[in-house]
Amino acid sequence: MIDDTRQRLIDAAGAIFSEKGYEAASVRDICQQASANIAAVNYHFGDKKSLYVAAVRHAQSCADSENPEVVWPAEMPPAERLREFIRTMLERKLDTSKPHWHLGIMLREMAHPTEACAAVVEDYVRPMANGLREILRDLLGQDYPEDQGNLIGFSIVGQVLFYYIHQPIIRLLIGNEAYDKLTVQTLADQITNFSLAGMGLGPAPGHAAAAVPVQSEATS
Amino acid sequence: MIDDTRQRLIDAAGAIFSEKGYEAASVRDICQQASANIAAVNYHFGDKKSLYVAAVRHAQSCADSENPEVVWPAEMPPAERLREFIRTMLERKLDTSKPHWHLGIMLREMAHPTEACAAVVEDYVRPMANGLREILRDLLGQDYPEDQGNLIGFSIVGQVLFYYIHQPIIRLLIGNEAYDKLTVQTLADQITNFSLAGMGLGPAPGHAAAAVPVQSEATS
DNA sequence: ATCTAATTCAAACAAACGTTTGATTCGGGT
DNA sequence: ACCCGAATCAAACGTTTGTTTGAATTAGAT
Repeated sequence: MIDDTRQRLIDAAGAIFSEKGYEAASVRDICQQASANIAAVNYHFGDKKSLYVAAVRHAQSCADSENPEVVWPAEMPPAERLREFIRTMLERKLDTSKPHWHLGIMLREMAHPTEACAAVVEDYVRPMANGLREILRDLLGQDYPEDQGNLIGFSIVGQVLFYYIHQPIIRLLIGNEAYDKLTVQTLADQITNFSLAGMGLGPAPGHAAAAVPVQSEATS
Repeated sequence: MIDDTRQRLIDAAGAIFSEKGYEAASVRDICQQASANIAAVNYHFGDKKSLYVAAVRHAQSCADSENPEVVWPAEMPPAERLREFIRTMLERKLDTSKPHWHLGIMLREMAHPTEACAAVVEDYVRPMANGLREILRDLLGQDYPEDQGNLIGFSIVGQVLFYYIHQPIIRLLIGNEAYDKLTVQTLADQITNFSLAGMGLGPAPGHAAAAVPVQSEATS
């Protein structure tokens, strides 16, 4: 019970910082939401910035649920591995429970790249790209040109990240009610079937979907 | 020359808003960088928020300096209209001559949407989406489900915007020399062929396709 | 030259910000 | 009971914010 207000401050700070950003979030609002005095943040953390880094660290330590690599069954056909790859990536990116500032930090790094960008690429993006490259090699064959394979990988990942980054625009474009009807499985199937056909491989095997166009599946 | 300070204010505001965010950017800094008086923002735009909205709108609208929508020859087949659509969008987005903060301020709007997002959608995104929808309707037929058409549009636009947004990651992933060999025409053909095949309307991009850089653009 | 409207300027406005202060309350050790 | 440090509180601190004001300046038309 001693450090109760300290923890409440971290929780409230994470919520408000992620919602309004660092500058827009005020210490008064955080303390009010934490049912703490205004001077509590200065007593427990020193200043506003120290509270922010404490909240970021806490959120990061709590968000270790994402596993860096996913292992597929060896006998799974490559088309289904691609579907799982896309579905898993969508699931992680569109997970509404994870803190919202992940997107903000990443987009800021895209606009103003720092050395952190290279670290993220080597730690996270490169392994994921290699995993996708393996799937594409099994799909397209060993002799497929590497440059073409890269472009196809970009086309696939670009489709996924579009729903992650441009969510506000999509909501405004098709309406909130239409957006909320979209499910991860729907998008994963759309992107997978579209991409498989884009590679000239037709819809995924085992599905009774029509041959050429992506027909409407069962809409939830 | 009359509205010179107004334009200087928009440019300075875009740069500072993109770098520091809306709340952290002060109108004093903006006016100082624009060599304008502090009251200029209030005189020309009313308040800080209106200046921000003007900067965001400018970031999207100055790409198409002439017309929000491009008119195609009526006899042009829909597949080639799609190719031109993709090539034009790529050309506008990857134009290296346009200011650096256009991407930054847009990505910040994606992370923390404000009323400027809705303004951009109505002024710029919605007409472009309607233009793409017309092309897709000609490609897929009148009776194609609207929801499915939206998803296909998202898949196409997502591929284009990937190269716009994630340029730092692509450079780190495939190397600068490989990235600099990419041309707008190469990417446009890749995305167009991939997407046409994804809709079941054309051959998949093959190995021997004309993937060689055709022309070198002016690089700064 | 004179008038008029548009534009720029320095100065000050009230409000909100992060931070600090000093008194007050609470709990366990002596 | 006494004391001491931890913790919380209301109030005020000085600074910076966005915004407003009214005079000064400019440019064009009469």
